[in-house]
Amino acid sequence: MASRQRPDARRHRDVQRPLRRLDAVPVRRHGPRDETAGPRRLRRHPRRHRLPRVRTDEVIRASDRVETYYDHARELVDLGGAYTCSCEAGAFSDMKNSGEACPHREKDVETVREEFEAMVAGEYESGEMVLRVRTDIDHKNPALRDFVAFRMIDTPHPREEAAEYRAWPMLDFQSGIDDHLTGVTHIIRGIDLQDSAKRQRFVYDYFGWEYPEVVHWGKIQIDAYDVKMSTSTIRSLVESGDLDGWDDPRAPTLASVKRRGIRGEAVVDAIVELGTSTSDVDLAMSTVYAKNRELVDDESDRRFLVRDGAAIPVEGGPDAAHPPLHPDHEDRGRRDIPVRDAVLVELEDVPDVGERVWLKGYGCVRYEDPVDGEASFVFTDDDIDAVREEGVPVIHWVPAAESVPVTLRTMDGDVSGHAEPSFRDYAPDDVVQFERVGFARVDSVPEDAAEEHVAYYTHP
RNA sequence: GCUCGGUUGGUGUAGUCCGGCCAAUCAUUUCGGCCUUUCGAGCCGAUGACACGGGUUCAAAUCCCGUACCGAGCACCA
Repeated sequence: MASRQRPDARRHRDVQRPLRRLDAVPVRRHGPRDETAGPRRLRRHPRRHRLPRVRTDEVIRASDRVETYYDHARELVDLGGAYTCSCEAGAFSDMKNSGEACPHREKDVETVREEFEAMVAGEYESGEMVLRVRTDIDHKNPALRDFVAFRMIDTPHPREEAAEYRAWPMLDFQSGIDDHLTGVTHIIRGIDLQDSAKRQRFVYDYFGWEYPEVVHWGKIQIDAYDVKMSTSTIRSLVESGDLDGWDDPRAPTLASVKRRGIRGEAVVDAIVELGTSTSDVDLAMSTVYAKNRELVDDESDRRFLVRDGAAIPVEGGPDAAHPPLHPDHEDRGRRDIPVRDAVLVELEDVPDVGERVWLKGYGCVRYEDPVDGEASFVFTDDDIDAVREEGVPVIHWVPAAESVPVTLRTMDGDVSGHAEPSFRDYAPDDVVQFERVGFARVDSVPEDAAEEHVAYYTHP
């Protein structure tokens, strides 16, 4: 994943199996945030976030390890690296911002130790006492000055096993300790946590530990969507009915691209290619499409789909056409498309009167408009040189009768059209390439084939 | 306000630490050609970038300073 090799990372090249911990993985948090409610109830990773090649070897819970954090806090206190502080948060912040130490900073270790044990025993209420790491109170970066390691929480932890604890570690302390104890070699985290490493190093220095390699990366934005890639924005559009759901093709979500038939692997490929830049990057959907095309092109059979077609009679030609299911795989067989009396073609494919077009898989026809009658395609029996040498356009078509009504859902809205009769053979989740239109994933197939089928447009 | 990052073609990326082999890599996009009964694929080709201004140097994408713009942190959230 780390395509950018940091100089120090080379040292780890020979490590057999680097242990990586991902901070700020895309775990969505649902429901209102209640700042007073104690450790947030963590949801299981929703299914839609499971991606190929992302494998979790082991899950550890901080709430099972509170005693471990206490032990390290005690050791840190003994090393002179931490002190208990009863400053009101705002007051401390003001002092800190002007580089001033609070009076508690110089307490002796004995007192600190006693007060910390009192924290552990739950003798304080929320807000009354914290344990701070002694960093550098006039460090030029105010973000690093004497940060909080433990604070009191009145609300019991939702897990019964941890419900009795009242003194809880902050993220930087907890994850810093766990990274070392679990042997993490590489930390991959967002740029919002850039200062975490700097804070945690103070703790590591007290303990004499070596800090893991850190790779930071910025936010990823996706082009091609009108809807902002924001959970709250999407949620409100879903709730108001402007989007049909989280998997609406207009929504910039994994659920949406999945429903369109884009493989998770294509998304992973594209994102891995973005690398780990610390600046925000735009993921071009065209890159995702290119990756997906590589995956699906070979196995997607071809069919015709005419969008908003015009019916035009056909005279003088064969009864049916037999184009291959896949141009690169003749062995898969051929389709059988009846012609009957008329075909549907897309409006923009209708030629000028007197001009020829090549109905793909069928043959060349001339568009003729007799003075008193209905304009029609008259079979000309030209051979393929008409296309190769004379520039006759090749277009797709479906029989005017017997074709299958299809709603094609796209990022730009729904399009209705008709697919050739054998489209009935498809089942939900199949991916088809509608020639000259693009790939699509079959979403639903009605009992009665005359009813509307629904397909999701994948990409060109 | 203080602090920390970042800025290479439309998009992403390599190169920046250790200046020269970088008139800048690769992918994608766009355009054109070949092939193909479309699209796609394949093959060939083209367009297109070192944010700006100074400085150091024989030599700067690379080092230094400044500016602009973007992002992030300065919480008893994770």
